[in-house]
Amino acid sequence: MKNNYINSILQGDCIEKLKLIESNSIDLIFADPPYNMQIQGELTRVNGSNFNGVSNESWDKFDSIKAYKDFCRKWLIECQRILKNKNSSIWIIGSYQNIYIIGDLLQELGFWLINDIIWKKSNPTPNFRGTKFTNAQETLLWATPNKKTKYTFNYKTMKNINNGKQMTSIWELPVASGSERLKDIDGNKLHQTQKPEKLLYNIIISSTKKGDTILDPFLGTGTTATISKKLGRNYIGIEQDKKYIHYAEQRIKNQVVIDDDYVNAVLDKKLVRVPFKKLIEEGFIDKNEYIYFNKTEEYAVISDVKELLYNGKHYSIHSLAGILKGLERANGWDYWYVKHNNKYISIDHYRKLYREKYS
Amino acid sequence: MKNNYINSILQGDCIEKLKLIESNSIDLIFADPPYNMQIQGELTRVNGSNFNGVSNESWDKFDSIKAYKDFCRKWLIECQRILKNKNSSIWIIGSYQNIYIIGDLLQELGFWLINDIIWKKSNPTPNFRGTKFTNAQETLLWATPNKKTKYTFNYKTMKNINNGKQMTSIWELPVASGSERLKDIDGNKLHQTQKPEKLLYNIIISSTKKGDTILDPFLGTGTTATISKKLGRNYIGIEQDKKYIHYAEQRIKNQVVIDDDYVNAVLDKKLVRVPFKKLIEEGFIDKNEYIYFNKTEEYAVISDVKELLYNGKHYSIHSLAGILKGLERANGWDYWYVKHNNKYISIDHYRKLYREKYS
DNA sequence: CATTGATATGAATCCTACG
DNA sequence: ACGTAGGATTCATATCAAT
Repeated sequence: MKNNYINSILQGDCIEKLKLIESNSIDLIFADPPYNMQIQGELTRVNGSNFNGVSNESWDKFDSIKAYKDFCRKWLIECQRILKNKNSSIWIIGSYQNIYIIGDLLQELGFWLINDIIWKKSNPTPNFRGTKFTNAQETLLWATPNKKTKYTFNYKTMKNINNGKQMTSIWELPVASGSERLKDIDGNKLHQTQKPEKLLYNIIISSTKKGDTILDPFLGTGTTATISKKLGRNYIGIEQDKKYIHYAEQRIKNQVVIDDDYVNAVLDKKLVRVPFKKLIEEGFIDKNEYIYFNKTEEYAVISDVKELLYNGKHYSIHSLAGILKGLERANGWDYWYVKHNNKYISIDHYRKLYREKYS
Repeated sequence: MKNNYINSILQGDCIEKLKLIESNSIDLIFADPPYNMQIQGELTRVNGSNFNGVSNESWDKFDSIKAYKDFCRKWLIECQRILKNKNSSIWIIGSYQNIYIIGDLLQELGFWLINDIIWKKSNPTPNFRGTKFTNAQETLLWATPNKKTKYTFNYKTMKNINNGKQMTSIWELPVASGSERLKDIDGNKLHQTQKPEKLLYNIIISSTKKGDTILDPFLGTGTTATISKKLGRNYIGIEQDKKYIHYAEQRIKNQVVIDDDYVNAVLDKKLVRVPFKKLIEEGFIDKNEYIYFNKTEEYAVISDVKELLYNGKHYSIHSLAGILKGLERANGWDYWYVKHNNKYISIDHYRKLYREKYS
C-alpha cells in the first residue's frame, strides 16, 4: 500500500496536510473548496423570513480575488504533485463566483481539462427578488494533472446508467435534502454546503476503478469518503473542523459496501486483445485459405506476412478493409469472412471463440 | 445620437476598431470571440469521414493560453471603456477551452458577474470516440463593466416567456441549423460558429430596452445585428472578414422589424410610485379612520405622522405590517384593509384607482 | 391508510428612488 | 455620497399535520 493515510481523515489545514501525502500516489481527487461568495447583507425570502445561506461562514472569507487565487494555487499545486503520473484525474466543484478563477488557474498550472460538467439543480433556490436569472447550476471541472496523463473513464458504464445514451456534460440532480441531509443535535442542517450522494456516485463510478484511492481536501461531512467506501474505493479526507470529522466518521462507519456490475465497471472491462495471427495459429483459419470482403466475391489470401495477400501486396485485415471501403480507417473484424462448409463465417465469430477459450 | 457608427459594420481588426468607439456610449455588448481550440490532429467520425470542426480555421490559432489571454485583455478593456457608466452590460459566449480564461480575466479587470448562463444544446455533437462526456453546452457570461453599474433586466418579460416561471440560468436551445444556417455559394456552412437566433433573442429581450445600442466586436455573419434590428434596437458590428460582412449586410437588410409587448418590455414597465399618504390626500381614505390588519379585528388609526397610529406609536404601513406578522419586512399594501360600507376594502385597491386616475 | 394542505428550505455575489 | 422609506419579490420538494 503506497499511502500511510489510506482510509483515514486528517484534521487540520488543507495545504499543510496535503504536503504530508506522498507524490504520485492518488488516483482521484474531488475538491469542494470555499466558493469565495461576496455576501452583502441579509437576504429575506418573499414571505419576509430570513434565508440561511453561507453568510458569516469564516471559512469562506477572503480579502480579495487575488487572495482567493493564491490560496487555490497552493492547494492545486499539491494536488498536481500527489496525483499519479500515469493515470489519474481531479474534479473540482464551484459556482460562478469562483469556478472561472479555478478553471483559469488549472490551465495556467498545466492541468488539462477533460470536461466541464454542469450540475443542473432540479430544485434550485429561486431568486427571491427577481434581479437576475435563477442561478440553477454548479459547475464541475474534470481535468488530468497534465496534458499527457491518461485517465479512467468508464464510458460504457455511464452510457448504461444513462439509459443507453451517451452521458452528456449536463447532469440533472436535486440538492441534498430530506433524510440525506445531515442534521446537528438541534435538528438544524449540519453543514451549509453538503453535496448530494448521487453527484459523488456519478463521479466515482465514471472516473475510478474499484480499489482506487480518492482524496478530498475539503471533506466537510464526508460525502466523498462515504460514497468511496460504498463503491469499494479507498479514501483520504482532509478537514479543518473537528465537528464535521466526528459526523463524517460515524457516517463512513455506518455505510454498507455494495458490489454490483457498475461498481466493478463490468461493461468497461477491456476484452483480451486478439491478434488476427492467433486465429491462424489456433487453427480456426488456415493458411492460404481465401478470406472474403463483406460477403462478396472479393477475396484475399491468408498469408503469414501481415496476414493478407491481395493483388501481390501484403496488408493487415484493417488496412485492406479501409482501402476496399475507400475510407481512412476501418475495423477489419467487421468486414472479413471465411467460407467454411460453404457458409460465410465472420472472422469476429472466431475471435469470440478464441476469447471464450482463453478467459 | 451619441455614436457615429450606429447601425453599421466596421471592417477590420477588432481591437483597432473598438478604439474608434466613443467612451460611455454602448448599452450592451455581445461577444463571440474566437475559441482557443486545442484539437490534436484531425477528429475523425466513426464511419471514417472527416468531421468539419473548427480546428483548421486560421483565426483560431493562438500560440498559448497566455497569448489568448493577452488578446482578450485588450478587447475587454476597450469594451469596459465604451460601455455606459450608468446602465450597461456585456455578454460573452465560450466553451470550456476559453471561457475560464475569459471569466477569470473579467473578474481581474473589475467586471462584475451577474450570471453564468448555460446554453444546453438539445442536439449536441456526440463524442465520437467515447473518451469523455458529450460536451453538450456553451457558457455565456453576463456581467456589468464594474460592480456598481446597474443593468437592465426585464424580469417579468422573461418570466412570461418562460411560461410564468422565473427563467433560470440554463437555456435549452438547438444549434443553428436548417434554413437558419447561412450557406456559402457552394452550399457549405458559411461560418463555423453561427449562433442560433433564439439565443440572441433571449439576450436582447432580457437585458436591453428598445432603442438601445448593441455592439458585437466579432460579428461574423451578423446574427447579433440582425436580431437587434428585428427587436427595435440599434447595432454596431466589427468584423475582419469581408465575405462575412457581405452576407451579414444582406441578412440585416432583409430582416423585418417586429413590435410586440416583449419587444417593448410592457410587463416590466415601472408603475408610478404611490406614497400611502396620497390616498388620504385624494380622499380615498379618511384621517382618523380605522385600518384593519389582514381582515382581522386588529386595527390601527390613520394619522398624519407616518400614517398609522397603533398603541400610541406611529408606523408606516410596511413597518407595522412587519411587526404584526413577526417578520423583518412586509409589504403593507398586501395586509391593510379599510371598512367601507361594512366591507373590507384592500388599500391596494385604492392604490390601483389612484394609478388609473393619474396615468 | 390515503389524500390534502400548510410549512420549511436550499452555496445567494438578491432594491432603489428620493431627498 | 448616504440614509431612509416605498414597495416588489419564489420554485421544487420534503416533511408533517389534518382530514
